[in-house]
Amino acid sequence: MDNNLNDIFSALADPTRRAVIERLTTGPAPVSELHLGHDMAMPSFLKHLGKLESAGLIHTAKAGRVRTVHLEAAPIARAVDWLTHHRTLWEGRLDRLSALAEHLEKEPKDG
Amino acid sequence: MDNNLNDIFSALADPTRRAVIERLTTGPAPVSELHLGHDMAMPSFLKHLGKLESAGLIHTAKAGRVRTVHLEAAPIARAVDWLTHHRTLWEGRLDRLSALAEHLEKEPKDG
DNA sequence: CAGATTGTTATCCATATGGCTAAGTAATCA
DNA sequence: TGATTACTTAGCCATATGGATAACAATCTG
Repeated sequence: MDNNLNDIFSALADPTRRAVIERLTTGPAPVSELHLGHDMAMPSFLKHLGKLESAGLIHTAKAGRVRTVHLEAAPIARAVDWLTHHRTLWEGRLDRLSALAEHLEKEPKDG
Repeated sequence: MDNNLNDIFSALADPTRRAVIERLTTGPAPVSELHLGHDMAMPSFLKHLGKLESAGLIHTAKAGRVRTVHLEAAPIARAVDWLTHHRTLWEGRLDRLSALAEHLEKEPKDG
């Protein structure tokens, strides 16, 4: 379960893969089209797609000789959830800290 | 700039490091306390802290022989920003798709 | 059918990652 | 001062990662 967060975050930890995701937000695309603009050989590029797929961030379907790649919405939500949950926690802390700071500033410093 | 997203996401792609972050949302802690409960040698654990620190997710300060570790709020916001931005984009797409699906369902199927 | 497209599989390689032990330094305590 | 505590540094090791080439397979297209 939680293990999946590993795959999701590590899938996102690469600019090639983030670029693929960005491209896919404009709609599904065949592998060869996604490959354009990425300066690497096709098999290398396919490994990236493989990671995105096994992290559940995309799914693919082959028709004829063309494989079309689609974005998957659900898993990113898990990453967002983790981040926002913890961000909330520690920004809460920071808020309390700055409240404390303000409080201290309002104290008569030493005059 | 954007390069930092690599470091942030890959720092988050490990359960030990996420656990450290979770712990730190309850407040700063010395290295040795953070180390408790992680079944690995101190030098291994320090590598994790090193990654968190070079990703900017934590900062540390040494007083005497104790190094205290603090959470850093800003960088996580960058990760959240990337995710929510793209989530919005593709959930938007999914919305349009389901709207289309609904629309098609309302059409007389084949007549 | 011949040839071009579009992947796919199999290997290989260099570097990064995540773990270890051993040994060293720098405070603090008895 | 000697021992203990709390890291720190320096290697070493196995596996994962991100890249490559070469060769194969399965569609289309003419």
